[in-house]
Amino acid sequence: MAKRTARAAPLAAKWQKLAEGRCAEKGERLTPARLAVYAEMLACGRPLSAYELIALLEQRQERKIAPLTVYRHLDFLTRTGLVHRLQSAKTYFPCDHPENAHESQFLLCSSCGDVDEVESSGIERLLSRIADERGFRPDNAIVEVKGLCGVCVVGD
Amino acid sequence: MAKRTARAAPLAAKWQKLAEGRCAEKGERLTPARLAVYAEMLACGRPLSAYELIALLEQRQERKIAPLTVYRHLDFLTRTGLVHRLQSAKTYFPCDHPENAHESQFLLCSSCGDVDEVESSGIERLLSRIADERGFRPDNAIVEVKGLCGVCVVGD
DNA sequence: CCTAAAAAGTAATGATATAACATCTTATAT
DNA sequence: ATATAAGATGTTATATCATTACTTTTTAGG
Repeated sequence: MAKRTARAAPLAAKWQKLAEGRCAEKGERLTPARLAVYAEMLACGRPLSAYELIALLEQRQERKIAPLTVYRHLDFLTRTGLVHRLQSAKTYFPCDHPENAHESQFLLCSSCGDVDEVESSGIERLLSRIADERGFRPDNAIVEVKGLCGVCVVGD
Repeated sequence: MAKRTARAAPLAAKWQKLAEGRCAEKGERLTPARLAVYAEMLACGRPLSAYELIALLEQRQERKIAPLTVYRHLDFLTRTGLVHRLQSAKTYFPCDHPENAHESQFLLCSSCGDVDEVESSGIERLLSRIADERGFRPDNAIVEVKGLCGVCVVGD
């Protein structure tokens, strides 16, 4: 009996390579299940809650998926920097800046939901300095600015 | 029959005045129930989850309190800037800088749970500039840096 | 192959937050 | 004083987000 291949969203070679690279760097395993979740998030193109993602995957794969499964995949994806968690919205979003691992800042449009991922070394430096002045050793920083994106500002 | 006064945590005049002032500014009402929640948070002195706060209030007042009640009070307290929400920990913490309404940044110790509330105009300016360059109109910003505080760094 | 470690599956539960609707309180205008 | 409208609170139920405990499967490396 032929083994049934689970359906997955199409995944551009670019992202596949990126995922492989990151896993190699960090000594993580890139499994089909992990890749399928990543592909689904990329295919969707907007921030997804864990449960929205479950629904999409269930539809795609025509089977039930437990929350824990997806949370584990999301943990993997954020660990490797392939996906970011948007704290204020409790959603998850693929990293826009595949070139290098980095700390990101986000401009989040409260009208259209657009996510603009910014990489400002200035912010990073300034935060480092502030921490340093207080004897604080920073590990990672969450920076999320809510407001109106350029498009929505015009119509306002 | 004498009206039973609900017990509340003691509240220094300083905080009482602050709460009154903020409410006057914003056209909000400072009710005993709201003040009691604020007092409880100040008395505790550490970040509290909504449900921890419920437990403390129930103990203090010797009655059941519905989650929604506390969430509404927390909404009021954050609206008026008396309390901040720490997104990464899903906890709530009274504002340390009563002097003026402001945007805050937080240094959060992942070892001892210490919260250092920072007010950096530099960060605010830089975030504004970054937003501006992208035609983004910022409303409010979440900045939370996780790491080790000065005390915990030493013992590390 | 064999085995140890990592990953994935399964079921239940815990933790956080809000919806919908009824009632009470307060500020203000009459 | 009292009518009224807005805001605040109470009550019950439920939605949403995330993890614990335990089992089975897969994979890397000897």
